[in-house]
Amino acid sequence: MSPEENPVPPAAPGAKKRLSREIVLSAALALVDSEGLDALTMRRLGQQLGRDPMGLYRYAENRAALLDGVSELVLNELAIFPDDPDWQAQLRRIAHDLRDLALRHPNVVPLLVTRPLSTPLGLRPLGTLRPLEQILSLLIDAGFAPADALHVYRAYYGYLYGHILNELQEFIVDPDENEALLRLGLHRLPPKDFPRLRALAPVLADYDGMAELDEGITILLSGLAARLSPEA
Amino acid sequence: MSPEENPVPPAAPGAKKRLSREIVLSAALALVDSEGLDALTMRRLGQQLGRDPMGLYRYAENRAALLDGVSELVLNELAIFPDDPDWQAQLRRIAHDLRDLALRHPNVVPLLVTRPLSTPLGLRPLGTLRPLEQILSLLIDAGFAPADALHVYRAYYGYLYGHILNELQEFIVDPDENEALLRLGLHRLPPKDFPRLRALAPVLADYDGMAELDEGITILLSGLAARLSPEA
DNA sequence: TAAACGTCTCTACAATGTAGACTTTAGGCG
DNA sequence: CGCCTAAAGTCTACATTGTAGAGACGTTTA
Repeated sequence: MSPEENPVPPAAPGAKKRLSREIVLSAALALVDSEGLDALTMRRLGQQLGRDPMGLYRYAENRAALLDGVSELVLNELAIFPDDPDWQAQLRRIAHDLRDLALRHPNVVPLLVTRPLSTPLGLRPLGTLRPLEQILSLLIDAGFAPADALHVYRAYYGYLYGHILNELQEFIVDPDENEALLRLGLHRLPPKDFPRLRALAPVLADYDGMAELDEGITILLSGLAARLSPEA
Repeated sequence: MSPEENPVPPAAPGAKKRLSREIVLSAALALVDSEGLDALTMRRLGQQLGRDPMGLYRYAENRAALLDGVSELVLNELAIFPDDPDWQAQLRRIAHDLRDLALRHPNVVPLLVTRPLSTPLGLRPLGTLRPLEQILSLLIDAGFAPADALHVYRAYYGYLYGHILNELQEFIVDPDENEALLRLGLHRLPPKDFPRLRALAPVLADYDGMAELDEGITILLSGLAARLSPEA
């Protein structure tokens, strides 16, 4: 999360191979992962690749498209098996995988969450829509009516994204200093106005995101199953 | 959502009153609401207020702080009554209120969701933390153990934010053209790869966000209540 | 070899955030 | 009333950004 760690080595200056969309996007992702979203400028990325910044426009129309490409790249790391007969297990696994993904690429999460807000559903990068399609498939194959599948998907994905945001928001850089840092921050809060929050400092400090996610998913899935049960 | 509607009138040129943080932030919010996040530049905001852009730095350290201020301003529109004895009803009402807020200020949602990711919990603008504190208070007063209250809060707020993101992502500008636009977008998708999604076009077109939210909340709250019941 | 095309580079420009010095205004004290 | 100080507002200047447009280069085809 700290935006200036592990600067990426500026280029393999000898190996000036032909560029490709893959290469450009991978470099962009590496840059974002290691130095944060703001570090992803055209010039900087060009420099990483040992190329003139202008060349990048051959592989992404503009900076926004580049960001979309990075989102897509990350989402492609997510494997979904739409043929699993146990839909609940599958959704639970996906949830954990997506959480891992988010923890692995925390700087990309704002993109995942924000970019779709400026692009109507039908015009998003295809890679971005694949999880939706596949989960629908999973649910429909499991016996849900298509419209119900959509409802399940929405509740599920909504909660999932929400959880990830929550968890990243409470994420603190150095896990050893967790509690200290946290207390430090909380100490700033006026005790009169924030007694509950301050009292919870220790609990906040050892947040088990995985367990929390799992519980929420359990509640949601069983609730959803009870309400809109697949006919299977 | 369309970023260039309703341009704000450039200033009341006669009435050059003394500025204040409130005034600046309100103008910023108005700008964001009417023309989108990108329109909020220092120069533009200065122009709206009939002042030199540099003057704004008296009221916000830098652009990021300005964005935080806008978030805070919006969240202040949310009323929470931590003394309501019926915690479930209260949480349900808050959920609907927050959803309304998001629909009223869609361009601010990315801020609400994104800014906290770059600020450790203890250092956020106080207005931003108030909902957390108050909901904790509500739950603890209702009989939850503090640690359980935190869990409930996390599941609840997680789902709530997730839902809002979902809903805004499916939001289409002109409600009359909803279906047409949507189909248009979806038509672009290769039928082989996205059969489910394409088939669901009509269902996607009449999304009832309020009902969907309410259902999800019901499931979550009753699930949570069953698992971690207040001793009351 | 010549032509044609896709790839990459160079130069240039308008827009942005913001530092630092200056000017103006408002209010308190003689 | 007249000054003085601090706050509020303004001006100028600069580094950094995205990206347009013209050209150079290299590789493949005729």
